Amino acid sequence: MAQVSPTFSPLYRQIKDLIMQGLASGEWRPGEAIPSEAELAVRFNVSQGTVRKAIDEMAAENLVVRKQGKGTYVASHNDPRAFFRFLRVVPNEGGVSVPQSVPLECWRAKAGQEAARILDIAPGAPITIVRRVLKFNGKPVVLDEIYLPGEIFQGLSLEVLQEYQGSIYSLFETRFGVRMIRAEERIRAVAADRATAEQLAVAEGSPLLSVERVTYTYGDKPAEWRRGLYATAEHYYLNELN
Amino acid sequence: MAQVSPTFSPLYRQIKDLIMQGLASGEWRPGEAIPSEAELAVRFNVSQGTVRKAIDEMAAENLVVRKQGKGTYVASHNDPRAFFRFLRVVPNEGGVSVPQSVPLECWRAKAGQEAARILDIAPGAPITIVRRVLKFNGKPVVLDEIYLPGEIFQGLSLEVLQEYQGSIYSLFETRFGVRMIRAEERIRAVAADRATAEQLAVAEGSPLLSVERVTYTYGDKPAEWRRGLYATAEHYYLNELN
DNA sequence: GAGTGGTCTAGACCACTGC
DNA sequence: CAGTGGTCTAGACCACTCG
Repeated sequence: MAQVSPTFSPLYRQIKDLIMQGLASGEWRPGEAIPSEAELAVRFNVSQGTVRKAIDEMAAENLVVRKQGKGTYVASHNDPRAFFRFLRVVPNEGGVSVPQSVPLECWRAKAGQEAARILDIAPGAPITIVRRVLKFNGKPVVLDEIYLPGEIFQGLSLEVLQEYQGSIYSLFETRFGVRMIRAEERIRAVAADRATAEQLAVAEGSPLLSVERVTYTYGDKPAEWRRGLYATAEHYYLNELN
Repeated sequence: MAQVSPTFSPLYRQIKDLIMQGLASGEWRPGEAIPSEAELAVRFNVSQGTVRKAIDEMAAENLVVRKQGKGTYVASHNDPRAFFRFLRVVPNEGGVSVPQSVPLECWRAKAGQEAARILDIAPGAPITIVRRVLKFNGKPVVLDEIYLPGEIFQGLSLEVLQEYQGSIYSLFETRFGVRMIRAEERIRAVAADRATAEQLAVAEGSPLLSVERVTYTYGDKPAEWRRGLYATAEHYYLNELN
């Protein structure tokens, strides 16, 4: 019997890939509805059940949001419910509070070996670096340093960051067409250096969380590298394990 | 039009609950196969597709593992693949290595206010406390203090812990019939006190991760509360965000 | 070959949304 | 009411495992 192709994948997964292409190419943009299941079934010449299974997977991966009676929408970081998708900071007491992002600096540089490797760009390629503070109820809790591939984030500046209302990923999505879909965080404990201690209003040498994040967009392409330093006296990092 | 019952749930979810009861009651034990989809369909008098959807959800929640051509098995912490389900520590360099658990102490006490609240037992109820170190390649990396409801973990002792080959959750499952299915971790950065510094072979005052974990068994019943202190010089805590 | 999970289809009906 | 996603069914066939 002939061996099936090693790259075989079931029909619903091929359909999924086709829909993903539509997302990646911008055919359907964040916040917009994709065509109905019935319509996609006709377009791809498969049964609605197969389209449904494809979309099921995408919904499970937060690529898409279903709304009964309305349609299926491309997930967006503009959606307030997406705000805490990648932000796991919670105050010790008092419920969820939405932090305020305060941009400090934004400048351009050339990628070093490490940044180039992580962002999958050439060493020496332009990158944009952002420093900002996250404040909860006016108190600084997180100090972020964010490395971005300069080519993609051309027009990014301190002014743009200051003007924009909403999360950084919302900005990236709206202004630069880059939608973040997945991230990996590497967490360590470190001692605050003097400059950081000042920004976070803690004593020099205080223990801080160091949260290194690599964020990926469509096609598993890394599009952001950031390091956050978290003051965890009145907040903590919440992780749910399933 | 009459409003549907507020507790309405679709058929496949009711089937899921029935299967969950079977798991919780021990009708099918960890590592064993549950009946085939066809058999369950007959038993519950629904179509195989409905059973399938119920099991789909359970597989997504890691309650159950499907094996094509063989059957569907109750997930078990004995399975080596489950070892890192709740353990997110990774060495900076060199691939995955399986740590060794070194039990230090095990004693009984009465639950204080906090332990009682978290474990959902009466204040003053018996609890069992375990202290142990996790070593990677012989080096201590994690110091754990584990609080357990004493009633459930009657025969737990330092000897039992020392003898047992395998993870602690594997022990809980095998010897005490308690299967952990979900956990929440609250992570902070703290400074090492003298005793901890000694155990982890770091300097006093070194920054450590404090990882507080509440672990739940069937019915969302808390069955473990632990605090781990992680030395993160040569290891880090890895979290994947989706 | 028998038994299992995995895929795919076609069709019926339900629940929700918005006009 | 039309259009959408959500549920449920019945049946066919495929892929994998094991005796």
